Amino acid sequence: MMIEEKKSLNFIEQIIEEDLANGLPKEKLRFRFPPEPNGYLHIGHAASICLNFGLGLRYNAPVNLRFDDTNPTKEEQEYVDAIKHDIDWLGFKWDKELYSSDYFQQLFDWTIELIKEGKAYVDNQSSAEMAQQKGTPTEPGTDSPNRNRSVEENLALFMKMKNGEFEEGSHVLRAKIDMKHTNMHMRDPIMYRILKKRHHRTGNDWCIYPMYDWTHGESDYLEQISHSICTLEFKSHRDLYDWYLDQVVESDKLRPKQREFARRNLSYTVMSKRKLLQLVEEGFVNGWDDPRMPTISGLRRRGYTPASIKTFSETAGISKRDNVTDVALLEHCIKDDLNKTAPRVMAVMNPVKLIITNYPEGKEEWLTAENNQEDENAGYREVPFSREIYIEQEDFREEANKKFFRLKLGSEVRLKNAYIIKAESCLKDENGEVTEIYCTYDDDSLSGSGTEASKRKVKGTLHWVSVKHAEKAEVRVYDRLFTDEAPDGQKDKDFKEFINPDSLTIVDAFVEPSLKTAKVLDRFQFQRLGYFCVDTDATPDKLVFNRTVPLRDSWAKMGE
RNA sequence: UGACCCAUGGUGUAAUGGUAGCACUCCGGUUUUUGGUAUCGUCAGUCAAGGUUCGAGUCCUUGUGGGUCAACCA
Repeated sequence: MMIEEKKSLNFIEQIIEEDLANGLPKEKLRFRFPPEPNGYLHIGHAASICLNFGLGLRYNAPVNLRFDDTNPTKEEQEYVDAIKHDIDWLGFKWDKELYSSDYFQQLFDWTIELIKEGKAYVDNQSSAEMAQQKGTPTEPGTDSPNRNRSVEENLALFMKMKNGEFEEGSHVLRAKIDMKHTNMHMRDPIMYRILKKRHHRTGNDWCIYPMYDWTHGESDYLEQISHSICTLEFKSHRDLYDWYLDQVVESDKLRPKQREFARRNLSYTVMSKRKLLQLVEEGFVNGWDDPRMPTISGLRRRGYTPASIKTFSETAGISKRDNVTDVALLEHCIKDDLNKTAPRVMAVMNPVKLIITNYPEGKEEWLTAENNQEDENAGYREVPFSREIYIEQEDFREEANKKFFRLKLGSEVRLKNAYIIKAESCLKDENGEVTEIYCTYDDDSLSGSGTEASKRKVKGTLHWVSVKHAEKAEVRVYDRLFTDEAPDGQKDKDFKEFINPDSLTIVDAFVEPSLKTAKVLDRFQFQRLGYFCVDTDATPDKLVFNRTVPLRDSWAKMGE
């Protein structure tokens, strides 16, 4: 029997369903993702991307990619390119690539009308004076002495602003709304400021640039976006969004609707562009795509898949309350994906040499190994075996209780894909560290050979790499970037105080030779260790792996 | 001494006046040539007090707690 489980709608979808039920034609549904090209996208943006593009898919509606580029002092083409790459990598297709700067002329024309209607005025006070008059959230503001200039004077001054006749910062254009409004954003907000900066798209065409509020809603309107979805910190901008829309909306056109949801926070990291930029600029990480960063590019380099990020966003859901999502959920999503898709290989990170004394010297065998038992199409590969192999130091103990079912003196263990061996003795250095382990093997116990010996139940199975055939590789092991769950949640402490000094450990490892041909961003499971991917620093001569995420380790959890 | 938003297990989310469910985490069992995976199970929740109602996580009131808002940023 099929159990039809209907997925519950999130509150945004509910709003849309309601609008549809109230007569909004389905064909009018249209969404947008509006990044400012002043930084890299992070996992929080992924929530918005997955939401907006997910709605597009769900309702078969177009989704525009619109760069909100009204501030030429911060925005750059580099960021535009990176953002496009990230969205594309996630697998989403935008309908049109657009820029708020495409609308500068229309915005200007509308502004002239507003001035003529007496709804906007030029103010030439200092920013300090204006801030003073603005009041506080608990106290009303007072009117600017320039609030009642004549239309003619405003028009003339605004044209001078536009023509570059005034210095930066000397004049602004303000909407004339209400200096006593309880919403600070309604206290005669600035519509235009003078910025004598070259814009990455419009060059030197303009020296006045519109502010976010006066741009965003009108851009939505011009694109006929039905639902303009943003994060909660814009909630109080909604009054202004609507006020501006009131000035331009024509009754036969769709009026966009702004709705807000809570930003997605992740435990043990920070999610503001400002703070991420700080980590980059102050050298706490090696760039926006450092694998420890919660950026899309960092996660990509770390080995995360688009599917895992989308599953994460979907599973975490959306709502309107503050949240700190456990990074364990993100890690679960990537492990779940990679478990099904990543080829298994063997690598030894902390090697100790093991010699099989009864295995003929000089002999080598190429043994068949299953690439992925979770994927029957993954096939098989050959791995070389010989008399001397590396195993992990922590897989051997001279003596141990019966909970330790790895290798110990006098007992047996299976070498993955190979033979059953028994530890006979070991050699130690002056510090008591084991330097060599001597074993014997059962030559009738080869994995998959079907012999009685091969079917023997042996509790432990170890991964290994043949010494003679081992490839060296640099492995970068990452831990969380911060030691606190919510590093920017502390009132009187800077988030940088919680930076984990051990977030990166570099290990020289030995890997099986099949990895020699691995390409950048190829993902693998190093058996019993975790998921790893080839870092962008790798070259044909030097293998470099990033540890994406370790495997669940219930042995370590026992704490013995 | 303002306005607005929010409050469900440790975490993230469902339940649209009618059995508080799902996922992650944690813990335990089974299986296993990865101490992985899979699988079974345990623990654990409606901020508080009133009110409306046959019935309230849901509606109302009042508290309490958290958040947002005063860039020529978005």
